[in-house]
Amino acid sequence: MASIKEIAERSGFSISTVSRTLNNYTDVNAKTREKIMQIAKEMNYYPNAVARSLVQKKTHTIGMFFGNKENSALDHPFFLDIVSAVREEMGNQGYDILLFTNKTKEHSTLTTLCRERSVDGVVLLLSGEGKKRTEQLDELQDSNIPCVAIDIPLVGDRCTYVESDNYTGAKEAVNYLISQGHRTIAFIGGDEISKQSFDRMRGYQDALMENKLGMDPMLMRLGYFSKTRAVEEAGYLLAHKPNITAFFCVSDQMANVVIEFLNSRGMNVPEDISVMGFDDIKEAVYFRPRLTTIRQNKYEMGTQAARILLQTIDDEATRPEPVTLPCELVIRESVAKPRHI
Amino acid sequence: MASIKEIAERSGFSISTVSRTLNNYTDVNAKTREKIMQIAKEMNYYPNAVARSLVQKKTHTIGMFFGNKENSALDHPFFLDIVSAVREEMGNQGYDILLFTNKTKEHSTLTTLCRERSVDGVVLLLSGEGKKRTEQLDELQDSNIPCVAIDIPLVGDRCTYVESDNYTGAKEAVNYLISQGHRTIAFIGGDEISKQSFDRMRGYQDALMENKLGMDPMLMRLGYFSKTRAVEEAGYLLAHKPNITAFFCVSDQMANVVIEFLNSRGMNVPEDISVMGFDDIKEAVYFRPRLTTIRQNKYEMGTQAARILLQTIDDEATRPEPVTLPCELVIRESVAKPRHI
DNA sequence: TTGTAGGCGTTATCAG
DNA sequence: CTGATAACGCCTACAA
Repeated sequence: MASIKEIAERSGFSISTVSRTLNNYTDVNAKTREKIMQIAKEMNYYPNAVARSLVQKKTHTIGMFFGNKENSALDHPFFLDIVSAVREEMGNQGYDILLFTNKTKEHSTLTTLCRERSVDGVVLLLSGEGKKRTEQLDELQDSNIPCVAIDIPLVGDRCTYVESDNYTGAKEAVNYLISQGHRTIAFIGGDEISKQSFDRMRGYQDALMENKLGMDPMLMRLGYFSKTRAVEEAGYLLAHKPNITAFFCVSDQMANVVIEFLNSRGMNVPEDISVMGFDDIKEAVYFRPRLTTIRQNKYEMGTQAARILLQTIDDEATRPEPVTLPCELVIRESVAKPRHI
Repeated sequence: MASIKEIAERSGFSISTVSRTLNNYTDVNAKTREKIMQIAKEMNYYPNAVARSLVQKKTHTIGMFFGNKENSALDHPFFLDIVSAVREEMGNQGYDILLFTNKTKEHSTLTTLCRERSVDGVVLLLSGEGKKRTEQLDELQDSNIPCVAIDIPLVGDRCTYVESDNYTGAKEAVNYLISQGHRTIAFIGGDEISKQSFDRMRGYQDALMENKLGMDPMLMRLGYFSKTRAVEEAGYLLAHKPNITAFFCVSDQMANVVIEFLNSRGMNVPEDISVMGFDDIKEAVYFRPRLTTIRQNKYEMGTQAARILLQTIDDEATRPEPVTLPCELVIRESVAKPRHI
């Protein structure tokens, strides 16, 4: 409750002198400072961030968007590390994080939401559905709001993104399968809109081509990062291509249900058939068999995103550049040499 | 950039009329309204939440505390559902969530942080270390800031908490073990400061007493919800009480490492020895063997916490009451009848 | 070194 | 129905 004004009255000094003191300006008499500080402490003063933000046009807050409801990024294990990293980095630099959750304003645009709340910057953690709001993303990209997206290729004067090297990662996965002797490798991809889905598919295709294995469209299906879809597609693939020896699923969660599905069909992984995932989420170690997969460096993605955002906020001039982080092959138990070798 | 003032100038009406219009007051001439709305749209007007908050003393923001660094609640699977639920509930009621992460102000007290940011209420998600800041918790509890804590017994005029019925849950766990024929049941508890640790320990003890099995202090150790500690204690227990047939660990994470530890000692779970957990975190289904445990209804805890907080914010009068939610026994594979039966 | 005055964008009170 | 005018709490020239 104690305001700068009350301290001024109590101390006998003016509001501005009190303000200067509290903000550690140097041009304040030592004794004056002492007295004011003393009184401030007595009155248990704390600055009102809202008032300060209003005049300074700086909130020391960065906004964060997740998908809404069903598809909340918060519920996806992949985003956890990212949030954690962003939080750490932002915290160190004196920022708090505002989670945009107000459903009352669902008709509002991302940009408007940011402006209303006057956040200093924003990080986008949108999954599936969220990425479809392309007009909104365009608007944000063209606004001057500092922004870093995860896995969404936004590019603007103050806007960029962080991603994994999905292409190389996928390629590595397939190369590994090939190195183990697999020749008929099924692909359960993501969707047709997200860049990461596209890149992983290209990686799969190019690996096959470079190994002169040819590319059979009948081996490729889209799973939309959905567990039920993934199972359906696995069934479809198996029905049409019974000689498949390995599945490359573009997410660990899909890989997991595919393994369960195969088991239910009486096939053992990896003895009868191999399965590879992508992401390396925490649970992957617990899957049975433990999942061989491609690790995305999630924490690093978050750290980078935060740093770039901070940099963009601090410096009007520099235009942020996209960052692509390397993936890593994690060999565990779900891939083995195919039977006939 | 467009402010209410600019709209006033452009439209020829006064600031107050514009404000009333924008806020859907009824006492505005239809034509006036139309014109103003038109211009507002043209100028792409959006209200400045900061300015509004300043005058209304209401930010439509609720604060959220997590532990700091190493012990961040964000990193603990248990809290995820809670956050998710709080987010859902708060969003529906028009609130955004502010994650307190600013490390620059680590010397500040919880209460001060809330006041500075003028959050309308706060939910506490503190783990281990965080709970030790008792003076701060007392201060918050005695402040008039609407507050709901998870698993921390705060009680004040505008402050309360939500927890699971840990006592009954633990009792149920032990009763189940007993029903399976176990007589020498080791206990790996939490810490000596948290209520939930205490309650679970009491549940364990009472279940033994009520079954007239007696209570051997040598069977009880504290694991502090730490993986390494849990393993150490399991080793200690086994060394001193080789006839143990079951371990009851008060968290799934501890149960998991205990299982791994037992395996490394050449003991199979549950054939040679049984293990029970507590929490039912997502990963528990993936443990091998799949973990038998006590489920906390995490999502419901979050929902309740949010509702109570909202209620407390809206109504100065009602004093919030603590809520204790029932647990649920989840039988999977990690418990079997002991060998000698 | 200190004080005065204006303003940040809104809401709210009170005349007219 | 509309318009001054005064807050909200703080910062920041500019003056003194």
